[in-house]
Amino acid sequence: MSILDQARAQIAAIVARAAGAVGAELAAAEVKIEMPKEQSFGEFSVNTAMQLARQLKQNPRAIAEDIVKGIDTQGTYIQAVEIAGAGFINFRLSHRYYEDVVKEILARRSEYGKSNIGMSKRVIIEFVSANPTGPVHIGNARGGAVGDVLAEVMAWAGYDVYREFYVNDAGNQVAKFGASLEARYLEMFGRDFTFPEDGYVGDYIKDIALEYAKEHSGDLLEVASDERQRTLAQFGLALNIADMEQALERYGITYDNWFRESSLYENDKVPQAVELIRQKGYTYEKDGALWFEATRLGCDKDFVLVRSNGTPTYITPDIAYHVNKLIERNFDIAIDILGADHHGYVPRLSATMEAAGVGKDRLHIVLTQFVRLVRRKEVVKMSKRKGEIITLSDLVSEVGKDAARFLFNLYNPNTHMDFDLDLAVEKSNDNPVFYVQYAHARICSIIRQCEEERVRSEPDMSLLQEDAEIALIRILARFGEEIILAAQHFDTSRIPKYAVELAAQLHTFYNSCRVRVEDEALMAARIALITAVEIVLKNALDILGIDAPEQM
RNA sequence: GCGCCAGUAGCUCAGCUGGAUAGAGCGUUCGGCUACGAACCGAAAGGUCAGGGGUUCAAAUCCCUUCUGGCGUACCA
Repeated sequence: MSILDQARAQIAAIVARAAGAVGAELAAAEVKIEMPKEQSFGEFSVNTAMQLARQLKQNPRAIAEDIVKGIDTQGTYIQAVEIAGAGFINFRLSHRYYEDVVKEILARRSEYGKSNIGMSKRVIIEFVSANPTGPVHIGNARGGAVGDVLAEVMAWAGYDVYREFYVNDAGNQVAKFGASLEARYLEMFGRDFTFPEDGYVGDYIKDIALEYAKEHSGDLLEVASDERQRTLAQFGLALNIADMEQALERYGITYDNWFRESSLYENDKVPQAVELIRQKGYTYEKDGALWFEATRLGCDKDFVLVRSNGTPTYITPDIAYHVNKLIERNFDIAIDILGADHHGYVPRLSATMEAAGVGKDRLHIVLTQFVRLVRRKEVVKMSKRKGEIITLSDLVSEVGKDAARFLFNLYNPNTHMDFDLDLAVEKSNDNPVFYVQYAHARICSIIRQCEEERVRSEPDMSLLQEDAEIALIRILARFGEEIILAAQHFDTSRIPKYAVELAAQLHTFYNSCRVRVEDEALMAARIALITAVEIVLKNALDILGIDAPEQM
């Protein structure tokens, strides 16, 4: 249990006991403990008196006074209890609390911030899953950054995490891909060709056709169109998937598994999934098609699983895939990171899983809203139709993985965001990425110089009495809490925000307290403090998959 | 039409499981390097929390409603 958790548990127990003494029923777990941002309100705060006001039919302040009278702080971190505002009870902690926090960080180092609220539950997180008919484009970049960091956050919170990329290598798009390749291939050899109406237009299609011709010359010119398309499509998929893998790796993402949609078909998993849903009694036939009775599970309309011509609709392989994840492979929790354009799809997929007998809390879908790229104050226009796309590789080349990963995670996934390409490369205080990395480098630089001074004293944390020092420790103490909240809310943005807050307080501290001072004991204590900051910044940056430079 | 998401400072965004004076960065104005990294810090100005109702000790936060923007709403994927 972390020092912060210990303090909180002490307060919960004490308040519950004191509340019982004034005639209220209150379990320790029901005591809602807040951490006020205002330092003068103390370390923790409790609104119990207000909550009990109605039940006890008394003025909150009067209740608060009674509770405070009954509080016994023996053997706890609590130093003072005060009543404030409308009836808040504020707890001020003894300095020993801050000392213990710093000691805890120095002892746990790269483990500091880890917890086990996940209880080693197995989580599969699927993200990016870009269409393999083309390169990973900028639209997938946000989902990639969010998914990878969420996976790391969950791991820190004690979940057993598995990262997966779902490869849509079957179905209509692949057929279209093959047809587009065929056209470019024939064109290259001067044969007659017709470009498919809504085929893929980008230059990369020509490149793939050319690549094939280089390796196999014209061996497909005389075969049936059917086979030609299939061969080219498979060739292209292999190239594209290898490219995607490489681009994602440059972005700091590696997967435990690349799961092929085609494997579902090869193993008959799609009809099996349909059969499962049918057996559960959630289907009916109409107009020759097999329908899913989604309205019974709260959706606004039913939808088709198998068309009247016998082919599955787009959602059916996805059902099979999720059955595979949650039933066959039996992951406790599946998380999908999807673009917001899929939001209409979420209740449907959830309904099918419910029908399949999967508990509601086992599938979580995180939607990432669209990103507008901004360059020189102008929105960068992209047209998929014309093949004008910005790829993930372009982005990483232009701004680097650190800036991209940090900025995509800085905002809540569920808000629209502008990504300013100019800002991302700026090495200034406008740029939060450099701001945080600079703080880390600054600490490393100070520590390097202090090492030459050969401080012999054991650090005595009781010397850390300045406001700027206490403020710093207060933030450090919260790190594990931030990770837990991020995991519980599937909200990775807490981590970069926290990192910025910690970096800012470090800079404030730097400007008001010197580390290299005459007083050797004080110097030792301050070195210990900034070392703790360095550890936590490094841990936060590690979660984000971003370098923590020792100098810049 | 119905549904989902968003609307908070000039700009980009926090805060949203109700709590104390609505925050941060940028931009603007002023100030701070002969001291450990000025890629930094301090201060000031800047708000009808889109509008209107409601719920209660307390609403940016919950409910209803209107407006604005984005996206869904296929036997397309």
